[in-house]
Amino acid sequence: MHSQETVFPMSIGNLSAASGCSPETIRYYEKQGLLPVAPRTPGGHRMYDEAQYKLLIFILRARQLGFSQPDVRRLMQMANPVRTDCDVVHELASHQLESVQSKIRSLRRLEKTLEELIADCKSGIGARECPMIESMLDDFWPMGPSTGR
Amino acid sequence: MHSQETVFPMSIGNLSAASGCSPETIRYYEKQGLLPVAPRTPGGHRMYDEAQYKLLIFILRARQLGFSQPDVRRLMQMANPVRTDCDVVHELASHQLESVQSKIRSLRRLEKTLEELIADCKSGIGARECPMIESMLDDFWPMGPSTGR
DNA sequence: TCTAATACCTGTAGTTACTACAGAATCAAG
DNA sequence: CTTGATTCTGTAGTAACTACAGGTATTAGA
Repeated sequence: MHSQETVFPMSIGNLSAASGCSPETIRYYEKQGLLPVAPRTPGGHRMYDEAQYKLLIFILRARQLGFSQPDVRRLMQMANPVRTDCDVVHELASHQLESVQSKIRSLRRLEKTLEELIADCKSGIGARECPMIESMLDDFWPMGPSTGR
Repeated sequence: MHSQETVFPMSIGNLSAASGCSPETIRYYEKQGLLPVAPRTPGGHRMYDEAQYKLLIFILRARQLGFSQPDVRRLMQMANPVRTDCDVVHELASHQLESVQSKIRSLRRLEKTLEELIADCKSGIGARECPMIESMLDDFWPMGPSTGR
């Protein structure tokens, strides 16, 4: 009675189940132009095929990585080499790479800080002498107002 | 002539300059109850002393580590002289660390993909060789240059 | 001391990326 | 054909700010 979930074309509910993305968000993406306008049944219900499914997965992955909606639009353009010449792709990709690398750098700093704090904190002291709290209270972090993000 | 920036009590503008946080955000934090209601001058301007300054810095640092507003509230409660245990702080931070690390892993994969894409593109191959992009290259681009809306 | 130029006040509205309804229409199983 | 689950559109709410608008305080200079 089920196991029809991955049969195309599928309804928005099945696409939702298959992708893990809510129907509301799928409709929202269509309205924002991230997803193409879906074809409808005579009654007006949206129908999706595999291409839309793959595109949705791509969008979700990019969003999970912290790319903004405009970023995702740019990424999708790169994936469409048919109407984009190589130079533009190259430029977009380079720009994107830079932003990815800067994201990685800042996350690594964060990771290091969190690791240190967790390590210090682990020697379970129990009271408000928690080293992590103290480090946020005192100012021994080299990130004053001058070193803005 | 200036250099009075770090003299307490200070105005919201000076606190803003000293902390790197905008006046709007400071007022917002007060409204949200993250910062205590500031004492006012007879004319109604907010005045801040060192304790509020330090608290603000604490909040900003916690936010930079990715803690949500409710998280920050919890952290502040723990920083209170009453009684706290380090384990809760530890758990919050560990959770944060995990999510940061998983983001880094994904971004590294994307970085590699983008680097390859750029290299290929340079050698004239084009974006079609990118595995991630190829997976969605089927035919979800039915709308031509006229992106009707 | 008076007066401009700032700085600050409150309150509302906009932002991003969704999420959660409400009320009506459609679809699929029996 | 009926009934209950889905889907439809459109509006409003969320987090965590940011950006005004229109009005009052404060302060530095003449």
